[in-house]
Amino acid sequence: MKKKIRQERELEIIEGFYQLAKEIGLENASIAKIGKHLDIPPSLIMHYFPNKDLLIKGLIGYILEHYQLIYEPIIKHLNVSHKLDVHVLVERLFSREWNLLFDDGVFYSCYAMIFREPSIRAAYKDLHLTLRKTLEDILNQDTTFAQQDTRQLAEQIYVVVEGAYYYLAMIDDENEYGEKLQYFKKQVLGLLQEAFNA
Amino acid sequence: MKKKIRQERELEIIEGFYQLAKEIGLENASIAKIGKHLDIPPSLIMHYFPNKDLLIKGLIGYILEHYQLIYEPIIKHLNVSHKLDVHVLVERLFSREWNLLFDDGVFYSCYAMIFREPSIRAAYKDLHLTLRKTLEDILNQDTTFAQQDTRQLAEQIYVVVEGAYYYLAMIDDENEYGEKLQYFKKQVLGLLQEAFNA
DNA sequence: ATATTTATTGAATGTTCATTCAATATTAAG
DNA sequence: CTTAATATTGAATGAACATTCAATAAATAT
Repeated sequence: MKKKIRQERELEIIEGFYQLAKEIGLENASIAKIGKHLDIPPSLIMHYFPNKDLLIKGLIGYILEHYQLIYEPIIKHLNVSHKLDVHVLVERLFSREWNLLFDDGVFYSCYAMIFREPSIRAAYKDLHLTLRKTLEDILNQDTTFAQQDTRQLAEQIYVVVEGAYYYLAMIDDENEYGEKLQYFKKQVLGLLQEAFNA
Repeated sequence: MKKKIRQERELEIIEGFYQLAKEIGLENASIAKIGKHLDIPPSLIMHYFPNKDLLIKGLIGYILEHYQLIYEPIIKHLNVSHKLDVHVLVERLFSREWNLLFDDGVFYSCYAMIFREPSIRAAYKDLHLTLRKTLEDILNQDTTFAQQDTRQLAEQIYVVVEGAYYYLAMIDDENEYGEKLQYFKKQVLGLLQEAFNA
């Protein structure tokens, strides 16, 4: 049971790091500030994460895990039985409820690191492949879709979802936001119906 | 003609900043390092950009301007005359030639700032609106497309293009990259043909 | 109960950071 | 040619940075 304290402290530190990065930006979240935020000395952080790179890797692991944890079940629990309700699927893909639990700023700050850190790139890719695979499995449960190239379909759906989130993040106005969202939902619906009628 | 020196120096500094950020990452490109890279004292940088925020704003302006400068003409010079060659359009939207001139790492690092800087968010939005508008204008030149909702179509096309670039950045393997690219081209082609036959 | 390992503390390290300042060189204006 | 404005330099600032270390406290193993 020696691992317990270590495990808890590591998680506490990473969560504090994430929370602080959310507030002041990843680039401003120094070890000293994380320490102050958690009311522990910086040296204790370095005890568990011997250098900052490891701490950042830890944060990214945490973020990707949580991204998957809140995103996957939303589309996983569709209760498919031969026939899939495509409208429900689309609604869930674009449901923003989980966005309240997840900070896009930290996510994209970390994403920007994929360009100079192969291990981070691999971790991000892994997440995105998993999400696609989940959707593919769901489509395959419907007898009609199962006859199609569901892997390609899942890919095409997600590229719209991800492009949409990327773009929607720039929009402040609520009405405009809603309008664009409608566009993108219709677009995904189009992909699904096209495959359905093929 | 006193403005000349100032103009040139400011541009030189921002270009040096961009170049260095490309090499070592935006978060590591300090004023001292930019100075060393350009062989000028840090104080000269501060003479033209009184604080680092202004320097970053300058960099973002530079990036967005160049993004537009290399992206826009690629689709603008389609030579539309009533009939638009959709295949050429798709090829150009996904042509990676300009990507050699443009660093995605710096672009996304700056993008991540939209979440905590309204002025940066506005600048990014402005760029994306302009690109969409250009495409819309091109579609409108074709008599068939002009009867459709070209604004929505342009939006839907770009959301795929942007989602595709976001996703493709994670892929190292050349073959896999090419395969996915095919998917996304087909997807945009689908949108165009669907509108064409409506 | 003692020994050993791990957790935690707080002070100190040298380095790098953005920024300031006064001094000098260059340029443009009168 | 003189003056005023701008450009450039180099040295100096204190604050913040990641990291180290020795000392103490707590937990676990023998």
